[in-house]
Amino acid sequence: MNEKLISIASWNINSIRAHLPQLTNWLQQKRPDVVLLQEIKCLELQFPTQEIEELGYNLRIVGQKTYNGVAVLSKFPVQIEHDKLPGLPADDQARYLEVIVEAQKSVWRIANVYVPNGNPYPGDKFDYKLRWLHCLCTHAQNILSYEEKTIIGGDFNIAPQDFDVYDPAGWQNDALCRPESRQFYRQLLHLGYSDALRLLYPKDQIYTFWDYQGGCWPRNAGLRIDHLLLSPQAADVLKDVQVDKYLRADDKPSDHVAIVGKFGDYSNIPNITMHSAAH
DNA sequence: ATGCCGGGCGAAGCCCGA
Repeated sequence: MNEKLISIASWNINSIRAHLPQLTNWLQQKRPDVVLLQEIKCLELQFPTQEIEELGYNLRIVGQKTYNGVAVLSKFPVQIEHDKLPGLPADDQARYLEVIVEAQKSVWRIANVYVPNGNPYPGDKFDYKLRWLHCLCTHAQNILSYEEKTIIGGDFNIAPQDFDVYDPAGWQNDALCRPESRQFYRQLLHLGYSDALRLLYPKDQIYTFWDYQGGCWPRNAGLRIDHLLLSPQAADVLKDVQVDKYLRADDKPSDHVAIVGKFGDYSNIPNITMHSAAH
């Protein structure tokens, strides 16, 4: 049978105005149903709304001048649940946007996160990152109890394991690799979220970010810091994950590439035989 | 220890990112 899949992607675009051609080309080629963007680096009124809407997307934007900023593009009806991270009401940085997407057959809760970078370690920025992650874990636990198809996706600014880093020794005191940061990532997994990429590719070295500096891209000096975390109900219908590495070779690329998850309507487990005394 | 590269801002050079 040919099941229609829903595709849900995340991409740190590193300024939507600077990288709009790369984004629109990709949208036209891949036609993802839902896209989580981070680092749009603009106010809502500066967002290229018309160009995106013309491609068939509904838009929800949490903007900020110059820095940060997140947006959700959706081919399906979408409504905002939270435009700030619950627990951090005074946060003046645009880093969180949680929406409900009503797809044809299923409803999805999708949280778009741009976790603070946290460098340098130690320092105030690192402390802010840990506070932010603490609140994210608390909220992630709350929404898990809804037992919905939920995705927490975005730029986590955490490389979960040394294997996700081209030079672990050189990065061991970076905020992206510090044990304190990684502990919060594991906490999300322990709550019951699954790392979508690792569900399907448990042993492959796959990066999502290559710094512009130092020839990182040509020598494949990358990190895996962009993730899709899935509630059990979402993980159960995960069909495919792709990291669009080719994007990093474009002219004028973002320094991140997109990660795309594809989901079906039915569990991946074709048959569950229950032990029963009834026969 | 710092810069590398690249974007924003704004019109030079600094702040920020990862």
